[in-house]
Amino acid sequence: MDYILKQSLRLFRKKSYHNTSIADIAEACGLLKGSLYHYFPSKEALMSAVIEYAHNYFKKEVFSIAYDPTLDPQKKMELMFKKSERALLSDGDIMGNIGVETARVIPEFSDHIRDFFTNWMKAVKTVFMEVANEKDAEKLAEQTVAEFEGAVMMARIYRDPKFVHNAYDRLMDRFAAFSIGKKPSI
Amino acid sequence: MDYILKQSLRLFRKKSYHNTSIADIAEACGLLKGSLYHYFPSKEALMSAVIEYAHNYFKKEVFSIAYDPTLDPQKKMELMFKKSERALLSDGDIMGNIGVETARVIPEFSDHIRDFFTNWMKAVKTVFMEVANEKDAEKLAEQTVAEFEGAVMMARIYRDPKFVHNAYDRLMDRFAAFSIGKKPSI
DNA sequence: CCTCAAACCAAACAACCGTTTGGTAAATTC
DNA sequence: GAATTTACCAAACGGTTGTTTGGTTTGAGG
Repeated sequence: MDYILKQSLRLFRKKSYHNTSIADIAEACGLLKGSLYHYFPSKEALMSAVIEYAHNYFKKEVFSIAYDPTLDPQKKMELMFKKSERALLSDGDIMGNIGVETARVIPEFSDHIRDFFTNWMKAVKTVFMEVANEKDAEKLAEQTVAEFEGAVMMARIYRDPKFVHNAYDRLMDRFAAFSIGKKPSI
Repeated sequence: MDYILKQSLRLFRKKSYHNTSIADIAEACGLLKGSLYHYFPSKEALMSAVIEYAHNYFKKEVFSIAYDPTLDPQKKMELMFKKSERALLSDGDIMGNIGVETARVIPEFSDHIRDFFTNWMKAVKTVFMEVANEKDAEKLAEQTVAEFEGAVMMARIYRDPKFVHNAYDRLMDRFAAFSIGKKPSI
């Protein structure tokens, strides 16, 4: 069950939703495709479970960093985006990729994925609020997540992680500037 | 022929590549699906033609603005991204969407799409070089395009164009700051 | 008017898709 | 140790996919 989710996640990330067949997933699990229906009633239900699985991973391993009282804000940003970088670059970004792929086709996915991004931006906003007012923090969180996701997309298209590395450097610089109180014009 | 490309572009943007069938496209053109093979030898060839079609549109209508000697740099940025915003928000962003969807599946698409983004960044870099040195201009162009594409993605997932509007405001502010010579820390 | 190529239709093609069925083997429960 | 549930297989299902075939309509040129 957990193994099926893990293999599905890997394949969906690499090959997108419509390009990953039930047979592909079953093969990766050492099963026949019919056997998967013992665990999940449909491909859509499996995908939903995979999205939730990935969402929970980020909640536990990434977003939680923002609410850790033992870390200073700079360290929080560093850890959050270092972890995100590793997770999103290795095989692909399910949330972003499946999000755009199925946006107008399977709306129930979009709801989960929107939740994911809302939680992500909320976490980043929380950290920014340690060095900025709420209004600025909200804008900065939106910018940071959008810029990071755009960089992940470019990295996938160019097959070059430098886009994400550069985005990471920029957002850390921006945060440092805000921490010192220089308050540059974004 | 041109009509087929236009309809294909519309459908591919809205429903992605794997979720748009030859029958869908044929129906949108008032044809039967077999008739499409009179114009294109395969679905992949059609998609390639559509990508080239969209690329040419951007070359003529957007990227060219960067090289217009009658415009000041601020106006160039404004026109380029206003036009991009309109094009990418209306029905979807083929380059970005098909780029991530088929990156590891149909590599020949990626080549065209990489070309598109390279030309886009080159155009933006050209404008930035009117107010910054080459090294900075290149970095800023990469950031601007990545941030804009990320915002388009968020707008699609949230079905809310505000993400792109905000990204537009930010990138215009950043450019204005560089024009004056304030040179904020990104 | 005839010719001939381009434009298009109607029907079929094999391959694949997600899903269902009916059964067997293994594990768990009582 | 029998009963019952869980795990899985093997095979088929109807539907859709991209593509092919062979024929018909259309329209312009000689």
